[in-house]
Amino acid sequence: MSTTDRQAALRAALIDIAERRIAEGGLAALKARDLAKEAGCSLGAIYLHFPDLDALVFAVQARTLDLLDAAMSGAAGEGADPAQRILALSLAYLEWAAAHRPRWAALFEHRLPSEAEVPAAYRAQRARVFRHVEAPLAALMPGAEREALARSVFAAVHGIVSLGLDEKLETTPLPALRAQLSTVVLALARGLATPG
Amino acid sequence: MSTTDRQAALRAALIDIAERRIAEGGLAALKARDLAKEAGCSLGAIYLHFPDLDALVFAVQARTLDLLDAAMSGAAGEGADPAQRILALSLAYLEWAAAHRPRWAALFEHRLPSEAEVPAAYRAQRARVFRHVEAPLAALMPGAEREALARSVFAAVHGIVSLGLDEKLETTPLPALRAQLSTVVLALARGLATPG
DNA sequence: TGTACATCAGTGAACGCGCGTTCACTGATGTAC
DNA sequence: TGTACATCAGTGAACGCGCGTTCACTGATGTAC
Repeated sequence: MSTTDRQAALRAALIDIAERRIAEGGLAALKARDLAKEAGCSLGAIYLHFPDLDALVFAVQARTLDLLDAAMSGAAGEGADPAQRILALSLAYLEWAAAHRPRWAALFEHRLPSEAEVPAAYRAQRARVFRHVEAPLAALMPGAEREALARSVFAAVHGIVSLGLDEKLETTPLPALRAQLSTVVLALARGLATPG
Repeated sequence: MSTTDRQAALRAALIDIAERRIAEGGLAALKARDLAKEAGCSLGAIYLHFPDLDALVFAVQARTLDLLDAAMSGAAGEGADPAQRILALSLAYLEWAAAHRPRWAALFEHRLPSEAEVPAAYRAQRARVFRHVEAPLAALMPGAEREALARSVFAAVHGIVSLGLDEKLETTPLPALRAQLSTVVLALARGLATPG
């Protein structure tokens, strides 16, 4: 194994470990010392590969966004009637969030005090992914304000998933949450199809 | 001013200052040193009135819950048709959240690592307030699962408000957010009124 | 092929900061006589 | 009313911890001759 290979391997290992830590305990669970310990390197070695810990965090967050994007793309579905497609997308979001709870929650956490410090590339990717996630929804929306409406529908789904999975308020069991989300989403779809 | 009065005044001042700090910058903005400085007392004095900073935080959070409760009670409205009442409640939540953004956000922040450390009294109050907030909604819901449904509808509203006011993703201007929330809530109400 | 040298990924110990919290002390307040 | 004493709210300086980050050094890897 050449020096260059070893370098690349350590860098990759650091990202993998950080990813797993965040996947298990959210952003707060990422500590430089733990990371170095698990990677079997010294603290200083981290800084040979990343300018600071935040850079590493954003590398992981970028992967999470990709994962979300992929999961939602698979659920866009075709053919079925609009309400069913909206429902499928909503449930896909719920399943993904439930399966990757801390990573998903991390997407909405603020580790940095100000949004201005968030790298532009990450910000752009985030906007792109959410636009992509909302796109199939937008295609199903009536009226001129398709995109804003799709965003709100997604936000509504996110809210139900978010409070439902938050162990702070009592966590709703997943099957019940599926049922409740379905009821609301189907009602919403019905309502959207009926002119007010 | 007697010693006892001075004591009570300092205690009250500490809560007021903490409240304002949290109201301005969220939970993260509360630091023992700042607090002491603004109150014009020493660091140690804080600990004569509260066992630790968390106790002070929970005192403030309790006030925030009271405030939310009061704001929502005023919006329950009567007489109007169900959809309008659901809408009124939703908009009231939006207005309150927008007006008290950091305090409102603090209600959903986790300062303590585990929910188990949250005082039972606060937990009970929180459950009570949210139940109270959801009650008028529940009264308007069809079917047997009124309460679960009301919780989901509230969660949907919360999601729209939450993502709409989050400056992380682009903040939606308040008038636009009002309009979008109204559209979705009215559609949802229509859909709930129409049997699936 | 072997040897002297340069490079540089990685080390480990320390730095420095912000933070909540503690504690020996003080001095004003209130009490007993 | 005045004096000696006890109480205890508040002081301020320090403690101790966890954290991200830095830096003088090392030793294995790769190169030049």
